[in-house]
Amino acid sequence: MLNKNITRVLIVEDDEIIRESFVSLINSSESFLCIANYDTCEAAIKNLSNDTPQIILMDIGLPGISGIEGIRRIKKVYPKIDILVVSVHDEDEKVFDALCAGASGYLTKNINPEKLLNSLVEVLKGGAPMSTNIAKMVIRSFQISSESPLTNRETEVLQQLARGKSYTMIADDLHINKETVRSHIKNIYQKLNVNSKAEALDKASKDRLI
Amino acid sequence: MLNKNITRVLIVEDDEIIRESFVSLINSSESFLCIANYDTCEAAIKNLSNDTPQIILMDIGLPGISGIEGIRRIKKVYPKIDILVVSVHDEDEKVFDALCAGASGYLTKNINPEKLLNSLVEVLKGGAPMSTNIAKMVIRSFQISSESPLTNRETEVLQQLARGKSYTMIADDLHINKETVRSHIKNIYQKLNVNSKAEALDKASKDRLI
DNA sequence: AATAAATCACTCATTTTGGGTGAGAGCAAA
DNA sequence: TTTGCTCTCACCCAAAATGAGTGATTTATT
Repeated sequence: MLNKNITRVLIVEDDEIIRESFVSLINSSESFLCIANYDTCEAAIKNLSNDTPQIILMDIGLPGISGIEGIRRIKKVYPKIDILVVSVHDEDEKVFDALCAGASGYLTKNINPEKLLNSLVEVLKGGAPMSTNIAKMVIRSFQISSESPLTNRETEVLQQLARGKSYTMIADDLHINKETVRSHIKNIYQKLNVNSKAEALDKASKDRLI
Repeated sequence: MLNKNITRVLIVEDDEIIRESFVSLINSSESFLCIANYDTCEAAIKNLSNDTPQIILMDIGLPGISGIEGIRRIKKVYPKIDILVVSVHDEDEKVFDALCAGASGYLTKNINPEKLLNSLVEVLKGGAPMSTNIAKMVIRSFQISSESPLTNRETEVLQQLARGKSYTMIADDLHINKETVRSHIKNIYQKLNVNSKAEALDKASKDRLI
């Protein structure tokens, strides 16, 4: 049967113009079928068991429950559905929240039609399509800021702290004395202008120091 | 002048066949010039101040100092050089180590010539090219394993622990009693078969539980 | 010579941690 | 309905960890 080779796509997008254009684009391809489209997550979730999509194109800035929360809820019940974010938002927080919530990819809305279709294909192949700027953000998230005020040793110590190690364990790992670890941590706290482990790690993750 | 628009590319790759094929490929493009190629990081680093490449194609499995360590050392002295990994290795550890060390992208060697050149262009545009499988690994690294033995609440508690919070702070954040936090943590330790924060976080990061 | 980085020492009060043992309430599946 | 899971809270206890203070020495690098 022909239908067996058609991938069922669902669209959640509150802007009608954009939504319609996505529907047309999806249906213009022989490989994909837009089986439904909604302007809220609530509506989408309600009909999910009937719609049975394989891929969902999801907007982030939605009325009612957000796209992020929508991803979380959908993945909880239907972990196999691939959710591809298509959003104008490219702020760190939104992007990483969406990925943590279970998105299979993240595209920004300036994407051209051909690339969007390619991304759907890539998702089917188990890939993780990302727009250029998103890929950059994601890769950068692994790297320490070049403007870190911390020395190499201090960074090492802070990384170990982040792994829940005690001063003693850190000392053993780095083959230095516990007092030295204490000294480094005191300097770290001073440089970051904090006075506890939790504050230091908070600042460190925000400023990509570790 | 014509040279102003040509991007200087350096290759570090120990396999002569592959290295030569990369050189040919790069030089077949009008936009790129392979200004040098080496079979070790040591040799590359030694001549880096003369070669002044804008992009380095870097292998991972090299004799002498590894590609990972090479990236670290080069980025330390020349943070502006983009280093694009081209490797047969696609194990989690290698990939994430390379990204953490400062790689601007990561391609696996089965990549076709056209895509490799495209990736170079993408790097120049400030992007972060990744092979499909690598992108998948990277995105997955943000997501919690579906086979986590922990409950939602336990996961929350463990995430807070990872941020260096004390039981008291966690209790405040989750609006529960400190004793409840202790109880959750005891259960977490039992489920993960550990008996300290450090061990729990170690296992959690290895098994993607947080 | 001066500065930064990394190393180590000792005191002190307060918190934190991990182990043990136990228990009640809500909920869902069997 | 009973069993099991989840989340919640309580109290005891000893050992360990933490943060603040106040130092010092050594090794590079500029």
